[in-house]
Amino acid sequence: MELNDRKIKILKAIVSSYIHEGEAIGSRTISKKYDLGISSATVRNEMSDLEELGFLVQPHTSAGRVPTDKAYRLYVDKIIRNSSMNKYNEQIKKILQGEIDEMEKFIRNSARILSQFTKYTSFVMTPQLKESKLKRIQLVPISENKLLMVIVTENNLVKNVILNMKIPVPEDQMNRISNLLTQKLEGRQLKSLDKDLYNHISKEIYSIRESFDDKFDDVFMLLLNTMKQYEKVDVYYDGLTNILNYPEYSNTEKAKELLSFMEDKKSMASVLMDETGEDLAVSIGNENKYDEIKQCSVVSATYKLNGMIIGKIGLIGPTRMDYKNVISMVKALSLNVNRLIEENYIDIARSDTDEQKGKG
Amino acid sequence: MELNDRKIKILKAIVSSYIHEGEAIGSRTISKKYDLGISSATVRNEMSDLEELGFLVQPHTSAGRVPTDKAYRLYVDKIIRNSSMNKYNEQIKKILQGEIDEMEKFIRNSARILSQFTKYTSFVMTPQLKESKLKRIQLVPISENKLLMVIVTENNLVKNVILNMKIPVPEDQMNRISNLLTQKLEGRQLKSLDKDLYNHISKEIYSIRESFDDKFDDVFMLLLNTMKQYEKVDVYYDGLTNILNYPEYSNTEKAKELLSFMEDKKSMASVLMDETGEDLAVSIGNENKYDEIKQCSVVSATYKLNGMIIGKIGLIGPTRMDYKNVISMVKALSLNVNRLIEENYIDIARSDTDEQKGKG
DNA sequence: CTTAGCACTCATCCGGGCAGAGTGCTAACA
DNA sequence: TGTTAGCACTCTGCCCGGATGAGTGCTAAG
Repeated sequence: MELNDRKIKILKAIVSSYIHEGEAIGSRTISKKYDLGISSATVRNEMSDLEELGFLVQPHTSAGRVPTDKAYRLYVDKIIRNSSMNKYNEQIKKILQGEIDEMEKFIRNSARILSQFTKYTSFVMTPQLKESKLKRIQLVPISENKLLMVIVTENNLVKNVILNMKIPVPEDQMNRISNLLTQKLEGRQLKSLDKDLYNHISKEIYSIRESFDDKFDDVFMLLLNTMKQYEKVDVYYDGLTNILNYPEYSNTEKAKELLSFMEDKKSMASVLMDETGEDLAVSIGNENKYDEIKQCSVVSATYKLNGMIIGKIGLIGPTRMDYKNVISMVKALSLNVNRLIEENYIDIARSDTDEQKGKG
Repeated sequence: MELNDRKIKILKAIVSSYIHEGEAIGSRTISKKYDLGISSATVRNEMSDLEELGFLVQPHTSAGRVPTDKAYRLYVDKIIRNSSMNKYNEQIKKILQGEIDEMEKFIRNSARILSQFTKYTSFVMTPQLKESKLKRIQLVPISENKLLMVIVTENNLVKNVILNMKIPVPEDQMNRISNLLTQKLEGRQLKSLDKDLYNHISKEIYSIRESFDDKFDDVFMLLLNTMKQYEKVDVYYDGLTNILNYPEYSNTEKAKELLSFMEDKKSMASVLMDETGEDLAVSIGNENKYDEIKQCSVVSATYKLNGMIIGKIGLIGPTRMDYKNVISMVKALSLNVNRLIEENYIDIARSDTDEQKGKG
């Protein structure tokens, strides 16, 4: 049995109807509402075929039919191929302006826009620092026994940590240590900062060691500890309660299951990390690896800095989500977010070759 | 009619029962389960009185009775007076060890403990920076056109922001500006950094202006903008889905109402800000100012740094929450959190008078 | 003042019957 | 051979009424 043109048309009608109504749909409704020029009986036969092909299921004998994940997949693949995001592009452009000072806030703001526009739950997986390269380390004095270590990555993402020193570090020494660390570690990925590297570098500077005391070691060790922390990615949500609007989650048990899953950010992060690095990924129902979200679809886009993926942003909702709308929206948003990141977080004059730029 | 001893005993029994069972309780149950040595009929009379006094209500004629907010208030006041937190103190002490490097993470971890122990939803209102005094500003070069401004408060809380400069700032000038800003602004509350102050200081340094160019103005303006941002407090939750375990929220509508309210962090922050500065505050049902949480109770504790309240941490749940347990728990946690903050975030040698300390 | 007894009130549960939506099958039609 | 009308059948959801049971208020006796 082949999936001929008429079958696809009918399937599309069913999916579209189910997405918007949320109720199993029968042959009569299809033949009436969507004028395909065929009677309900014919639709009935086709639907029976579509069921056999695995695109539809019946909740029970006398209910209509409901699309399966396989049907959504077909539907989505068709959409992605020829979806436009023009519809939202201008609006989003306007809204996103301003408030880009702090990367994390900017991204979370973007997530808010997503959830407000779509009425689904949006998420953000925040920058995965460990892949980034280190650009600069600066120690800043705070008080006699405390100093602040500021870690700047090549992408101008910043992290800082307060170090409690057993022995006070004079300010001039602090600068020397900052410079030495920067010099030795610049360009290295954060994840490469491990014990091995420590030993390596320690040896290397052994010769000039007399000019430093053991504080260098202390600071270095603390740096390593800090890096360990940042291996953990974090996930944020907006519009968490939106899912409660959908009848799929009118049952508190179901709602709790999903919400709990999302609250466990490790699982959610692992879902997002598993995806291929596509700019736009759609994962439907059973395609998800965790049971808790096998009745959900996840639409996610990457955001990048210097061509490197540093995080993901997207939406999660019932499998019967409004893919058309959601995909346009996520596309438009991620495009604009990426543009703004490029504009605001990349060094204008980074290499020697484009020195002429940005001097105005 | 007076609230005599027996009435209080009965009321206590009812509250306690209702807290644990979640169901309206009748006179017969009271007289059987809690041996007060009186018959159900007597209890019935007393309960009738208690209803008249406003401590109990009947959901409907033939249901038992349910405590009112007034009853909980009485119950809580009695508990707070003589509650011990020894029960949890040791456990919490152990769990909290380690992971205090970064204040925010530490506090959020503490919230996680709260929600996991109590099965209610915990929250954290993060540091309100604007009341803090500024200690140091340090500019760190990142690239030709970008520099990082690190703002350190007297309490060693750190914020940083990347500044996009139109014109590159040489490194030596950066230090001069840092020092000048630090010198001029040290000891001032962040919230005092406004236009007026800007004008004032600008004039003040007019005389020595020739040694700086207009970059000082730029940096100062950006500092002001940054400060505006940090006036917004933020709220985090853990165990959000815990509330779905309680029959009060088995109705999705109810659940959504509360969850939405909490997701709107502004409202929640305003709830917490409104409270008096008590170390431990309990706000029951109607005592809350927003309708959405008039069926909830909020138990919150402050956390302090140098004697100044910098945030709140606590629990939110249905009015029939297990106050005894919750209050002990929050008390124990906040005590330990405060202790650890003191130990880790206060300068050991801050004033000249205790120079002898912390030199080991 | 306390208690036993009794009538009364509601909410909840359960089973039956009814209506409605939808299907599958069959037979007729183009 | 594909399409359509008609019909019997199935199954869910809803409404209804009776039974059940928990709990109260009132009264009268101890």
